[in-house]
Amino acid sequence: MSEPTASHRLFRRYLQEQGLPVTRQRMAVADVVFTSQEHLSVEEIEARLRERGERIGKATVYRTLDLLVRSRLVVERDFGEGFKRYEHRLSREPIHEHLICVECGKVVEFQSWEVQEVESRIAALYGFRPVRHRLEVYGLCPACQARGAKLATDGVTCPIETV
Amino acid sequence: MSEPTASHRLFRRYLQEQGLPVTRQRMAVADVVFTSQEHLSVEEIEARLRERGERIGKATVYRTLDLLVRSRLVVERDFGEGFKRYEHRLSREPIHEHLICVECGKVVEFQSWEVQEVESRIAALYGFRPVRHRLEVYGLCPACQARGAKLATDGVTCPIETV
DNA sequence: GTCCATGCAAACCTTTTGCACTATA
DNA sequence: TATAGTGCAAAAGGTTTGCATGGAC
Repeated sequence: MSEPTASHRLFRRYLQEQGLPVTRQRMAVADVVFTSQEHLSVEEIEARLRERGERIGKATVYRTLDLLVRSRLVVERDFGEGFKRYEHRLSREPIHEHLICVECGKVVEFQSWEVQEVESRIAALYGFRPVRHRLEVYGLCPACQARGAKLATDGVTCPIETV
Repeated sequence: MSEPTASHRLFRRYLQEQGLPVTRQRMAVADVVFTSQEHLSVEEIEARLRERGERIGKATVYRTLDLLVRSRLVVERDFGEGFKRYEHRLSREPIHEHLICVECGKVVEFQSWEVQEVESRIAALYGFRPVRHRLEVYGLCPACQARGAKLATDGVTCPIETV
């Protein structure tokens, strides 16, 4: 385990506030998430724990991630891959969107002031009280374009025709 | 099966163009999706097939939905519920976003010109070639607000402190 | 008659749960 | 020492696949 980060200490405090035990496993999982700048899957988290010589059951990883999400120190992401990814929230912009390469899966974060406006406008229009949003732009990253990656186009010949 | 819609005919044509058999099951699944204005889950599609007296295996439903998505007549949606939803594309705005109630699951569609601009701006900035995007705003719908629905708040006392 | 689709069940994958055992506070 | 966490394996939930049978063309 590396030297404690601010997030590390905050998570310990969260556990204490909630009257929950601070265990080696919990702090190890938290540390993996906090020391990564990526959007980690559970599989990736387990791999990093193994690299560190930590032998932690899958169930404990899931249970700890649940605590991290509850503490709001970590955000759960779903890019439609069939599994979730986890991203820590501290020392990065609190609200950001994702640009995702459909070919290689590379993820770039960006900020958009416009989206905040859309959220407010639409929420007011329909009487919703907005809680959060997600904006994802999918496309081909520069590297995949350079590699000549192509996108499957296989639809009906003219989907907009009136028939 | 109701009277053939334009989408119905387009799907038949798609199958023929691809040299695939036009079967009763495929057309029944397509019809359920095309005659609904909702975002249907596989479970809901199966229920509607049962109501119509169609007895179609789950695997066939999935395989047909795959064809419908490939044909681009139907779009697959993932609202993070743990399963997919399917929405037909014709006779509605081609590009729209979703406003989703976190309490009751109600979905409202809306359009945003701003998002198109964000997509272009960000794609150009990072050299991506944009393919598609998704914007979802989550919140409490008017009905759930009126019912006094509350949102869980359980995070660390001050996640932004420097420690 | 040739392919391909269908239906059923088993397999798959991610995530959750039950339970005996262990560790925290 | 009491309470809660851990690990393992089984279960759960959605989706996919293998294979013998049946239907489309």
